[in-house]
Amino acid sequence: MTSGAGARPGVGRPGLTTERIVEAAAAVADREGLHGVSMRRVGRELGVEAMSLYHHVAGKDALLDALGDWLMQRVERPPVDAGWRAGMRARCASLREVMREHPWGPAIVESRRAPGMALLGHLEAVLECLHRGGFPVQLAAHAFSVLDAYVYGFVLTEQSLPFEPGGGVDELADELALPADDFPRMAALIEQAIVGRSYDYGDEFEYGLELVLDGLESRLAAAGPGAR
Amino acid sequence: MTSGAGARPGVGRPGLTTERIVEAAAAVADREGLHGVSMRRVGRELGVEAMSLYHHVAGKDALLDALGDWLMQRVERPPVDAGWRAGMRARCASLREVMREHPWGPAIVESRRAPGMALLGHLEAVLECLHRGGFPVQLAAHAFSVLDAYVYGFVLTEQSLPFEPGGGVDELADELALPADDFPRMAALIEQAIVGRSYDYGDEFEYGLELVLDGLESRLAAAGPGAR
DNA sequence: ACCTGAACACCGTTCAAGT
DNA sequence: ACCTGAACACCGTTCAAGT
Repeated sequence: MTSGAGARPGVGRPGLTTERIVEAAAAVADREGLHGVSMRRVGRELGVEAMSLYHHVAGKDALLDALGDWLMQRVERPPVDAGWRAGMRARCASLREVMREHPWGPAIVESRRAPGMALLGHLEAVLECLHRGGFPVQLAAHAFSVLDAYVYGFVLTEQSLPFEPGGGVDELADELALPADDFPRMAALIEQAIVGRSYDYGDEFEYGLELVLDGLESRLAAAGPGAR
Repeated sequence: MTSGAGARPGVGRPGLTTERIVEAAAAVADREGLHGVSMRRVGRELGVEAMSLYHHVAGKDALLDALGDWLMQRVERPPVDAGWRAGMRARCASLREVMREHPWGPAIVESRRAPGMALLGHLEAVLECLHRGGFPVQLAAHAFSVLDAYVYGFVLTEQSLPFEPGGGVDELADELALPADDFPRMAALIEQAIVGRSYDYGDEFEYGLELVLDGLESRLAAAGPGAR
């Protein structure tokens, strides 16, 4: 009675669950890109036919929704004990880090409409942190909007860079081989700012983030310390 | 001799060119999303078999590269006579407008690696505008990075919003029906900032853009008027 | 209840064949 | 030179059938 007689115990096959399916989808996406996430491919990842997945997931769209929320679970919420600035810095860094580890992140955020529980919970934590930092509701909305736009946009543009993230930009100068006569400013940029020094586009992230945070801080000060 | 004897003149069918193919692809994307852009579908749009396209385009990847550059051609460059701030404001607005007209824009920017001529030309014009505004090379790179990240990110997040862009957020409150006990800050935000007033998330764009521009202006001032 | 095989209408791309 | 038909190895999804 503890374990059905007719059922193959099969310890090797834990049985299909929505969670296991989403994790398999993430593994496939990590390895082969979002492009490679197909029902058949995810099924194979689990040693199962594609059609079996339909008993646990409504369809591919629902699977992608779940995958988006799986990603959002990995993003750290702002620490409760830190101030708003440190909190935002930490959660923006985590958001970027997650998107870096899973390069299919921006694409899935972009293609989805239905926000999952992880996203909502994260958003709530962000708003709570800003509230504690003294942000009026309206300003908190502004802050959230501009910060999210910046982080997602940075990751997006970083990924579409024509050179490898880690490597220098010397490749770019070679690969592109853009005529300096037609593009004098770009040539100057590449020469002065990049060649020679070890340039990492990733360093731009902190610069822009601090710029945005500075902007928010001055807006907060202008709103007045009493404007709670 | 002027026109071959055996060739069907066929005024109705201008003959396939790369340009016509890219335009057809854009039309399909506008109508059915980037998802709907398939070689077969684009072929049908032109009254031609899918395989004919391969005589003018190397493959689907090359077609998408060309489609990305087609999009970038539509983005207005900063006016030469305006100052850097007005110039950046104008080109950021245009970039956003183009992405709004063609919602598949961010997706294609994200998925492509090879920058086309339109993108390079646009980038050059932006750098030129900043240079004239007195931006040192390094600061121009920062400016470009943070502005692009902001605009792309804003469009991306705007599109993944769970409510219709034009409409209010009343739908959200209904559709989501999130329990106010679990999400007090979000509930407060929706209630205070949105319900009642006619809230348009699009208004956030200008707010954030000005915040970023303010940040750049103060960085520029700190670099010193003589730091050319 | 859960899994599956066959089937349907799609994909991108190759290749030999037509004009 | 340019276009095409058939073919190959893929898609998501439905549905009737198995256990």
